[in-house]
Amino acid sequence: MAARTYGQYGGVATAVELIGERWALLIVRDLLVGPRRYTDLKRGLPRIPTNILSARLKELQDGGVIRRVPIRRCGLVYELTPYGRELEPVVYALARWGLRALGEPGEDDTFSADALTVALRAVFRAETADPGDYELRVGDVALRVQVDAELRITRLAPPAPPVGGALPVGEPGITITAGSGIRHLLTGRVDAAAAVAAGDVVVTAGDPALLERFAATFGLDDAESPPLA
Amino acid sequence: MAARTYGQYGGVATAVELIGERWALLIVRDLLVGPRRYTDLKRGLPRIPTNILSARLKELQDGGVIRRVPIRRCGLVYELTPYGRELEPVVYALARWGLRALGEPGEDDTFSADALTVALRAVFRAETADPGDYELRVGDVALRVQVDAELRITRLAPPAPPVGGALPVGEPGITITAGSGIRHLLTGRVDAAAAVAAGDVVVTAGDPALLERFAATFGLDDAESPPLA
DNA sequence: CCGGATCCGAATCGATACTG
DNA sequence: CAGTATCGATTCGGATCCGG
Repeated sequence: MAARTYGQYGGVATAVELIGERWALLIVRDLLVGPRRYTDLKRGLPRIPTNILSARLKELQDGGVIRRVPIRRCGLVYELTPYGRELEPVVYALARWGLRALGEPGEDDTFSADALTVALRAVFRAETADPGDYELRVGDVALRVQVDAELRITRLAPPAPPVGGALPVGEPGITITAGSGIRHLLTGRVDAAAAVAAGDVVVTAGDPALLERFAATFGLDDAESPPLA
Repeated sequence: MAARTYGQYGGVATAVELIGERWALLIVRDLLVGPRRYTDLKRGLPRIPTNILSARLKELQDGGVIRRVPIRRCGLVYELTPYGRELEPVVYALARWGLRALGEPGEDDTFSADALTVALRAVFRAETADPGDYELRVGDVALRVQVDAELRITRLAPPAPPVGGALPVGEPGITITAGSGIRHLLTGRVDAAAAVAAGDVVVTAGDPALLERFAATFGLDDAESPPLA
C-alpha cells in the first residue's frame, strides 16, 4: 500500500490518494444524494465487484470521507462525513466537465436516479433560478424536481422512494419525459424549443411553456468548446 | 479496455474514465502550469514509471484532454487542449479539498514548483486580493508571485525558469521562506503572526508587514471542519 | 540528454461463489 | 443484508534498453 502512494506532497496528490481509486468517486457521487446501504450502492453501481465495493468503503472510512452508521432495528448505512460532503464542489465540477464529453449511452450502460440527481444539481443555476415544480422522467428514472428557495430533488421511481424521504405534495406543473438526448438541453447546446423539435425531450403532461423555465434553471453556463476529440 | 469501463451513463463516470486513471490528474495538474516536455513531467513526477507516463499521455490525447505539440528545431511538448484547460476548476477544488487533509510530508515525498503553483492558484482570493509582489521559497522551490490585475507566478529555481518564460522585473517586496508548515497559513488555520511565531514561515527579506497581505491574498475561505480522520 | 519501448514480478481488479 | 474467499485477467511499478 505504501508503495502505491504517489510520493508527492500537495493537495491534489493527497486528494487523489483519498478518492482517486477506481470506483471511489462514483460511490461518493451516490452518497452525495443521501445515505445509502451497501445494497443500494451495489444496485446503483451494478458493475462494481462486491469485494471492490467493500474495499473502497473501508478505505473511504479510513480516509475520513465516509462513515458507517447503524440504523436502529437492523441495517446500517454509509454516509459522507462533513469533510466528505465538501467534495460536492469537486463532484459537481467534474460532472459538468464530463457532461460535455458525454455521447450516446453504450449498449449496457446503466443510469441511476442518483446519477441524474447529481447531474441536475451540478448544472443548477442557483442565482438566476425562478421557482418551479417539475417531474422529470429519463429512461426508467423518475424524479420530482422542486425549485423554490432551494433545490429539492426526490426520487419517485424506481423503486419506491427511500424510507425516510417524504413524498412531495401537490402536482408538478409539467412532466418532462426524455432519454439520453436530455444532455443536449443540459449542456445548453440546444434551447427548449429545439430540444422538443429534435425529440430530445417530450412534454407528457402539464404546461409545455414550463419547459423553457426548466431549461433556464438547469444547464451549463458557458456552453462552448465541445470536446472535439 | 472496454471491460474496464464503469458501465455508467453520466458526467461523473465519463469524467473519471477520462482522467481517473492513476497519475492522470497529476499530469493534468502540472500541465495546468504550462506546456511540459516528457522529461519535465517525469522530473516533476519522479515516481511515475516511464511506461505509465507514456500510456497516460496517449490516453489523455485520445480523450481530447491534451495534445502533442512539436517545437520547432527539436523537441515537443504536451499541453492541455481548451477542453483540458477547463479542468482548472476541478483541479483547484480538489487541491483545496486535499490541502485540508495534508499532514507532514513523508520521508521521500517530493514537492515540485508546479505543485506549489497550483496550490497557490487554488487558494487565491481573486475578489478581495490587494496588489502585491512576493518571493516565496518552500524547500528548494522558489517562486515569484505577483498580484495586480491578475495572478502571475513564475518559477525562479530550480532549475532556471523555462525557456519561454520572461523573468519578472523589479524586486519583490518580501521574501517568504517556509517549509511544509506553510500549509497552516494556506489553510487559514493560523494567521500571519501565528505562523511566524510557530516558525511555519520566516521573512528572510523585505517588509515583514507584507506577510499579512500575502495571508489575506492566499488561503481557504471556509477554514473549518478539519478532516479529523 | 530526449522520448520513449520492452520485459517481468507484484499488486490490483473483475467475476463468481459462498457465508454469517 | 452485508459482506468474505478465491482465482484468473489486468494493470502497475521498477528496471533496463534503444533510436535519435
